[in-house]
Amino acid sequence: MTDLDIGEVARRTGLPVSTLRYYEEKGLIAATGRHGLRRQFDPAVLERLALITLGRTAGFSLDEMARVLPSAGHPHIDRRMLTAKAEELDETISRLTALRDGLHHAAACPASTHLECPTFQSFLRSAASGTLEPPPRTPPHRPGRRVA
Amino acid sequence: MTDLDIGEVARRTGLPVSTLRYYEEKGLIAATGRHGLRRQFDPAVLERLALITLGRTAGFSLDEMARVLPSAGHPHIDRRMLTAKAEELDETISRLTALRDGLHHAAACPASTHLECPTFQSFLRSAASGTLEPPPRTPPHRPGRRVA
DNA sequence: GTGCCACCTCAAGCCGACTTGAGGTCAAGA
DNA sequence: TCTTGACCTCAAGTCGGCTTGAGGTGGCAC
Repeated sequence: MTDLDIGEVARRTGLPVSTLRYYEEKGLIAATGRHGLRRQFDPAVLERLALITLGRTAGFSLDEMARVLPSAGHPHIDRRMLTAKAEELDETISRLTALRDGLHHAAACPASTHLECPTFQSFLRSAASGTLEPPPRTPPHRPGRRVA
Repeated sequence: MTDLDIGEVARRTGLPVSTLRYYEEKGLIAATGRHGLRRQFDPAVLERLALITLGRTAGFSLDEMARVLPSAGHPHIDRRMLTAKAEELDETISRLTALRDGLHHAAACPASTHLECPTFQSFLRSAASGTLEPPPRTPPHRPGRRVA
């Protein structure tokens, strides 16, 4: 009932219509049908899109989101996957926290160059050794983000 | 002072030589000179590369790193920039923390679908409203990461 | 009934961060 | 001297996540 035009979905989510079509193409969302040529969306798509945006926020790829989200063949969100994702996030968070502390230290550190500061050096070493590994995933790209 | 061949730098940092050349092209690192055709690097480049890797870890772009790193014209790391970056990181961290908590909740939540769970819903709303905005930057891409 | 404009499709382009490949150079060891 | 292989350059390709543009369609207000 009262399905939404793609334009309306765009307005309500802040996502460009091009993105919505792209998501549909990738199977992340589905139209309930067409009205003439026009895609019609169930309002529930709004939550789904919020969820997708949320996942992107965390650095999950669209493919990953597609795997996690409920779909026709797979009607519930897989809790184990969620837990796994949460744990991934935990790791990311601690990496970033360490880094932030390193930055704060560097900003406050009295050594004339940071390379002379032992704290910073040990920090660098851990970075170099891969203890702080770069995050694996490809995050959001937002060139012409128009959030209205 | 026993300058290093690019291959040696690669071995010691774990970065592919192609990446090192790319970084040089972008002005992130500089060779002290050439031995024949071959670039020679001051061992100090190793710390610099660790620093770059570190920054990438945090999601900073190469351009940003170039701005933050000491260079010929700008010999010290700008502490204010570091502080600013640390604050950016703080924001990212709290976004991710909120998200992680949301995920944990969703995994544990007894509601049959997450859309019925009020906690999750309010969470979604905040995501949708942009309170949890996607991180602005383009993070690492590591297709054939060969850490030896 | 007709005009508008929101929608449509499909192909191509863009960005960042690299990698890959073809074809060339040259320092050093045998 | 000759060979080897590590280096070199430059152009093009890749990947994810979209955007852009050209050219087309059709529901609805007038």
